Amino acid sequence: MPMKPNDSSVDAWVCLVRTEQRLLARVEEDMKRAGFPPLEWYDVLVELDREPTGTLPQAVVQSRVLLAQYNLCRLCDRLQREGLVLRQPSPDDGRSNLLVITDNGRKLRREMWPTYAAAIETHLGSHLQPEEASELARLLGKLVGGAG
Amino acid sequence: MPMKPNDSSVDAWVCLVRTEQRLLARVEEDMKRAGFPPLEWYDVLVELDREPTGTLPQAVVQSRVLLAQYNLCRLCDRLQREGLVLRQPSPDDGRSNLLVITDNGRKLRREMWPTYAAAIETHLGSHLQPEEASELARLLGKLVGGAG
DNA sequence: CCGAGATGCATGCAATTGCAAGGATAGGGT
DNA sequence: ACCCTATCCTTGCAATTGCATGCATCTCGG
Repeated sequence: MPMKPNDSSVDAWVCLVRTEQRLLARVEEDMKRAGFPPLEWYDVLVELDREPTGTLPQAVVQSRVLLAQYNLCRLCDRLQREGLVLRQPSPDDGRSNLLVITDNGRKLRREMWPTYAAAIETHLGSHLQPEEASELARLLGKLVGGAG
Repeated sequence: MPMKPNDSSVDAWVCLVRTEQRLLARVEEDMKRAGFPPLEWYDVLVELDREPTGTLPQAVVQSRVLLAQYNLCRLCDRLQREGLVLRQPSPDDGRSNLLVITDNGRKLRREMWPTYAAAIETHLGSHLQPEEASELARLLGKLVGGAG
């Protein structure tokens, strides 16, 4: 039944949302100041760049980057317009697009990483001991299970 | 096997962003399904409702809810249009607005809370022991200090 | 083969957000 | 008083997002 969450749950919730939003804003700001596009672009590019073939169906990327279907579709429009990815019809499934990262796409992802990594270190890493970071990751990992 | 000193930081970063976005989406979905407006509305209303006078300068609310100034401004437009808050010129400072929560605003906030609390419990509280939630809040709290 | 339903993607429209700019007031130094 | 700067709020415009819908294709059962 509608349970009354104990204070520690509500406290953790508030900290989680506030901290993530603050840190994300700071990291995004660092990226923007360095002249890079939003982190979503990185998220898509890195998924493709990780694949040996540089290719994934759009639906697979969508499931990994936590974007609504129509939002990924339009993000891919932008990436394609900038020459960072291509869309190819899938030979296996006539409904599906294959996203293919281009050389420029790989290059941009590679160039973004040092700035991104530095921002993570500045805004997160420098505040926690490695064991604390691991513990944080462990606790967060407990939250994303099944039906939640 | 950490390959770089900051591997645990990157891992924590990814978990932080992914978990927060997933959980926030789930909680927002519960709220929407119950017919309630977005959580931002709650955030503003609760700040005002907490005040004995039901009143705060717009700039103070802004600093608490982590919205860009122009976004809070337009959110207040919507709240005002729905009769949940009023805007009054500040007697102390000619530049400043005082936001005043209305009875309907208080009522909506009160009605939203049980659904919100249940969602927090479902999506966060039920996955953590109270001590784990406290530890999570503590670690997150370490991340929001000064200039970071 | 046919039809019903599911899946993958795209798009029109409305709402929201980001950005840049502007108007009004406040505060401090001279 | 005056200027200079900072703060508080608003707004026009462009970009992005949410939502509902549409279209083509696939899958499954008859």
